[in-house]
Amino acid sequence: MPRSKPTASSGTADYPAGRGGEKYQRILDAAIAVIAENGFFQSRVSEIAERAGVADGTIYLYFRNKEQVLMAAIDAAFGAFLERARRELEPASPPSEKLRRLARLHLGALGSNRAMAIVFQTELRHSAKFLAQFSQHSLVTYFDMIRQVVREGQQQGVFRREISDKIAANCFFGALDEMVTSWMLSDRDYPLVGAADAVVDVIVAGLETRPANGPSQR
Amino acid sequence: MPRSKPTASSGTADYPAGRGGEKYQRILDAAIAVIAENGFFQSRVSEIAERAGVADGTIYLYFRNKEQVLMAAIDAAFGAFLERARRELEPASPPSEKLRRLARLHLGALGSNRAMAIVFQTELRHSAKFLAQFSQHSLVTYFDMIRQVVREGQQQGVFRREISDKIAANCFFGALDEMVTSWMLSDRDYPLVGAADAVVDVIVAGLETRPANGPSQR
Amino acid sequence: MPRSKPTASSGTADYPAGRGGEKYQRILDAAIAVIAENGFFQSRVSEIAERAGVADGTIYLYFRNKEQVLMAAIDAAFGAFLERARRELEPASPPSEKLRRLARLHLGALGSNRAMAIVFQTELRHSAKFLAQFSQHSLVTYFDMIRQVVREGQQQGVFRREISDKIAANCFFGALDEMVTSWMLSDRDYPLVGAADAVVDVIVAGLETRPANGPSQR
Amino acid sequence: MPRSKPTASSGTADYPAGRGGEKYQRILDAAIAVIAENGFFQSRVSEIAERAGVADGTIYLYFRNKEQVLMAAIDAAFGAFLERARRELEPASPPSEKLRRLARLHLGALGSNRAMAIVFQTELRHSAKFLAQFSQHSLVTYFDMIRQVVREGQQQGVFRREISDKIAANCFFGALDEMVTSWMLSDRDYPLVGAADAVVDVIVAGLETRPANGPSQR
DNA sequence: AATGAATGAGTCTTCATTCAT
DNA sequence: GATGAATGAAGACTCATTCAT
Repeated sequence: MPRSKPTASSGTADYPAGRGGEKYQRILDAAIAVIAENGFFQSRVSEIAERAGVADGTIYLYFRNKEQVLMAAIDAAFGAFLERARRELEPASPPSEKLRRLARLHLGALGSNRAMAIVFQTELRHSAKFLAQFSQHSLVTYFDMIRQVVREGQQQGVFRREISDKIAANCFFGALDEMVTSWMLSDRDYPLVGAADAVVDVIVAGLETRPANGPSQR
Repeated sequence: MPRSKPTASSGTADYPAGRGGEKYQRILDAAIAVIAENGFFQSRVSEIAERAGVADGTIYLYFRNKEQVLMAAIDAAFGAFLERARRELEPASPPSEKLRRLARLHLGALGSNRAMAIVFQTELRHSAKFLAQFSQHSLVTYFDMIRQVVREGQQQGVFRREISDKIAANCFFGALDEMVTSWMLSDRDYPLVGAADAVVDVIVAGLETRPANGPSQR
Repeated sequence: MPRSKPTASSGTADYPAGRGGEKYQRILDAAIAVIAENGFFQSRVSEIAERAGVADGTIYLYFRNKEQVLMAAIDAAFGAFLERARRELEPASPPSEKLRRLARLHLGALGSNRAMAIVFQTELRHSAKFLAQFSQHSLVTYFDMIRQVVREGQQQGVFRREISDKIAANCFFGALDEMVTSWMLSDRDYPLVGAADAVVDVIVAGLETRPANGPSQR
Repeated sequence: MPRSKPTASSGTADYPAGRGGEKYQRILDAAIAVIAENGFFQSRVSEIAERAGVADGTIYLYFRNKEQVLMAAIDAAFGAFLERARRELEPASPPSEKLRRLARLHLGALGSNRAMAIVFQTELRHSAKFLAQFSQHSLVTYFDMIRQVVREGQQQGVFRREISDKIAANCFFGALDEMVTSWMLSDRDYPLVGAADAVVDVIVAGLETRPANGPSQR
């Protein structure tokens, strides 16, 4: 979910240093890295500047203040993720397949970028609570995508209609989310994306209509 | 999930103010409230002191530093929650019933104490990442409780054996967790515990063995 | 025009350093000295703190911010001056005599305290213009005192009635003011108060009614 | 008292914007305006540049640093004023008449240009104290002009000889100065020059020899 | 000559922590 | 034990000045 513009050079962090104007993006990338390391409120502007290879004051040519830097960084990262998710869903396919694609994307994207994972699992929701109307839009958008898939499944008769789409989406997202969190907190570095199918297996089974069996009888 | 020891006085916040003694607990309670309002790193020692009705310096008679106050507060709150969870599981009952009890406890406890919910959803995991191995123990303990129930179900043949107990626990916990998060971020104050059964319905259905139907066929 | 409360010790700058609570006054005095040396906007909080013998942070226990320190310092100094002026005028005496007392006070007070003179001549009016509604009250009060004396003289028939009391007060104050300014800018340190009578001589002569002679014929 | 060289264009602020050449003067004019608005030390180079319609860096092609810009601006303005004053005094006329001309020029010039008035009343003397010997020359020159008129009057027997010409000049200048200051600080926009005669009336009456009456008897 | 993006030194202000009372 | 005045280290932000273009 890194820089969307694959402009100059390439790699992951070898900015040409020369003129160009990609400083804005360099700062955002640096901010993500610093936030992942220290947390939103513990991040120092001077550290972001240093890691971005610019002077402290330069930050303020691109952002109004520290908060704006951090929020822009998280927003940009999440926006890129959202964009990919949207593309994943484009092709017509069965709802359960769509959920599988989302799950793989979710775990794949975060599982391949630990810094981003840390930011999403800890700072994103933290921010959602403590920074005025932060990123609410993106989060809600992602949720709505999931709910939409659930409703499709219900309309097609493959998902149980008595389950609220909101709760279903919470279960799906929550399960993936927890996978990421435990991976993030783990010392081991197992391939997170490998768990996507297993999670989808559980949640989809929980949502599907069952020919003979009714839902879990109480 | 406030003070577990119904010691002196009672109510919710009417500390005798005069005598000394339960100052320790007063500080912990104040810390939870302040953290919920401002977040861990945005919380001021002086605000905690003021809300606890003690002088700033007094805090340092009970805790080494700010971090210790906050961690002790979160630990105490989580410990009380764990204790209740342990009691819930005592009676022998079917695994799916145990999960239902846990779900109701989880959503009931946090749904009745917004400050605590905020702290758990935002600061606990934030802390888990940023404060040296904070609370790992309690979180792991909670998780192990859930995994144990899953394994029981698998041994009894009611839960599918091909699902990793760890992933199953993640799905269960993650689903509940997400319910709390979306409730916490919501402006509306609907009864959170009311969603417990629906969540359990989805997850348990996802875990259960099915007579005819295999797991979600790809 | 220094500290009004001749409490502890005495002298001019030997604060007991021990406990007491006179830090507020120490800071005000230090502020006047620093302003006189550097000007209002060039004054550094850290320099004021150092000269007052307190830590930087201590300043903020007594004042909201730097601007408040500086304004309080100027206000306090001018207020003390005003108080003295008010006492000077108490005894009933001829208007010309009152003006002479004011002139001597004005030149005497500032002529004996160069730092204060600098602050009054440069920062006071500077502030009057650039700091919202700063000290307007004190300045206006001083002016009104002078105008009142002029009106008394006019009512008693010793000062010409065709001269606006406002213009007369401006002439009187302006003349004194200019004496202070040129003294302040001068390298020599002549006794400023020595010029009081000469100034009064010119201004009073300009205000007085003349038996034979009319006013300066055009 | 703005641009002395009636070079290109004319008006008050219609610089061709396009061609280069009179940038120096544009910067000086902008500086006066900005200083009047913010005060010397509160003025930003970037604001002067913007108002002059040049880039920030361009300022440094014409001036060594910010201080030089501001001092040059004040000097130029004051120099233009001095030049006019000198011309006013050229024609042979009675000393009291010369003083009247100076008074009208002084109040007329500043009364017609509030920005200039602000700069003169607040920044000029401020600068005199805080900027190394700034503008001393011009101020002294103006003063000497006044003193010279006073001495002429004394030699001609119309002004009292027992009054020091320096004190007399201070009274005259101080009275005018105060008129300007109170006008500048006033919210109302009365015609300042209208007070010239009244002021001269008082001061000249104070200086003149009186046939019968001695000077104000003590 | 002119530009304006970039720099980084300089300051105010906050707040965890101490310690004399 | 309790207090809270005092401390001073740390960090966000500004803005005069430079220099590659």
